[in-house]
Amino acid sequence: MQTYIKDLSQHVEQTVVLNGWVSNKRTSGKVAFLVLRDGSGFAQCVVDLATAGEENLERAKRLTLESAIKIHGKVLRDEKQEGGFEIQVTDLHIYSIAEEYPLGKKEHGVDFLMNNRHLWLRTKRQWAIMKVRNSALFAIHRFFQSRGFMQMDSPILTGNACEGTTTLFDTIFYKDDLPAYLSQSGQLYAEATAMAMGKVYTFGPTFRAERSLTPRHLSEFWMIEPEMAFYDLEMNMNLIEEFVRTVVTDVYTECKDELVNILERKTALFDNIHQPFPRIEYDRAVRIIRGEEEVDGKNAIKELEADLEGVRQVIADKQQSLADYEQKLQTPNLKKGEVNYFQSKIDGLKNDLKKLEDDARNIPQWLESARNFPPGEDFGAPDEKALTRLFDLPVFVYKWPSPIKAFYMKRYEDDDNYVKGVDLLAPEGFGEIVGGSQREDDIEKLIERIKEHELPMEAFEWYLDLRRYGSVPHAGFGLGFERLVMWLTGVSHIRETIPFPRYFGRLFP
RNA sequence: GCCUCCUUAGCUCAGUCGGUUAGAGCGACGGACUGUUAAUCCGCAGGUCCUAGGUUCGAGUCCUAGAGGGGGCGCCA
Repeated sequence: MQTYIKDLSQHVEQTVVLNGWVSNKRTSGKVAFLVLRDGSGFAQCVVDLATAGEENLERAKRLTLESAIKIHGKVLRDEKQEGGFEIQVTDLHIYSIAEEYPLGKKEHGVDFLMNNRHLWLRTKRQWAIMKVRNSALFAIHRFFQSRGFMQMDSPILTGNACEGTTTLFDTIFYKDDLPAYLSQSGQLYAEATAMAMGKVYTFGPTFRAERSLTPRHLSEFWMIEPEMAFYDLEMNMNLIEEFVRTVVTDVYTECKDELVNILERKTALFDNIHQPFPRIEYDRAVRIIRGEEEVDGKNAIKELEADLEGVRQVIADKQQSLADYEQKLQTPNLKKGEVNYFQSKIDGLKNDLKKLEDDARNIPQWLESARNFPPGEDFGAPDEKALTRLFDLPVFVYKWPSPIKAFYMKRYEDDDNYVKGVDLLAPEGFGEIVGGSQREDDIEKLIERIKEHELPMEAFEWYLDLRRYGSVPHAGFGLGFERLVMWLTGVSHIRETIPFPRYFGRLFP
């Protein structure tokens, strides 16, 4: 009966059948080591002449990387192995011998890997990221479903470029030149369904046509947008906090091995997540970014300056060891192994230096941005970095200046200059993962805002109906799913968090 | 859209001041090895130096334009 690698612990000392692909192979005379992957995990399978016999060993030696096989074998406990088990093969069947596999065991460049995304997904690291993605997806549904929320899909095709802020992909709705757009947000529709169902969330694809070519942007991504009737800003923040804490905790529980051992994610986040998230007003956040106020004795500007100094020191150190290795390479009568060793050290150092020199060029710009941050403006990426690196927990920033926030956000009753918006910024310099607000529920004020933002009133008639017929205080938030996965896994680029990313310049495969 | 770095073998990269026949590692292929973890060792094959112009006795190397890519910023989630 077929077993999966993730279940090997239940079959110790038993004979099992595994189907899978050869992700690595080493042969050594009378023994072959096959690393088998079956989608559920990776396991080393030993084909040994004494146990498996000559025919099976010959078959094992013929295998190429990514050939598909079926094996019969005994499950042995082996602490040296990742996962803790290995298979002593007794029989080996070949489904297919793979042609020469394009992905080698050494490092590849990003462009090559993206062109081979359909194969790249088979590697251990990408497999781990996808497992975390799936775990997060299920944790999100579980969180909302267990709290009485209903999942309500919002339309993907919409008739208006509504909020007016972003560039949308456009298309034609049937033949009569009726313009249609791919949705940039489900929020307005979520507000409508919340008035029907009480507490709802959307979880669907979102499209943005800005030519943003950064590690944080995709043209097509998935977004979670809960919307709750009878919720104010405070309740919204409480929900966001409980939501983020639960998802982080659930994912860590389910994917600890992938996060810690394969992705080498720092665990500080998972250790701290149970503490209350700091909540700071925008005005205070600005003072912190500008270095005018400290957090637990830490100053944003001074931290950045120390970073820059640190990077410069590391560059100096690496340049010194580079010179040392180049010196050693000149030693007469070196063995081939020694030459290779020194050469690989030199290549590695040169690579490190390239990245560090990028940092040394960029940090002064970030410093400039933080130091001169103009109060009243929205935070840029460097400003969020300067702020969040002072915290080891996600931090709420609320009470934002009205002019920089969306038209539908409710203003403070006692101060028209601020709205009841809130962003949740992830720590360790990551930046925004959640943006939300209490919504404007007064129809007169909402009409005023729509006029101020010069939006087409007729397109919002249905939205205004929500205020005409039983308007209630309500609130909601949006979470970019891939950004969440990026933060959870600690990968440095969003393109690795979705199976087939779509971004400016990338439509294939 | 702006700033910056890059493009040399299937892959990752060296290539000094412009100089004669362009190199290494990995991968592939042939071989050695009973415990390997990106195994190791020996041998062998592999090139439109991104494209188009230009400077020069001579261009992988210098100049101009174009294409593609990385990093940072903006727009944003």
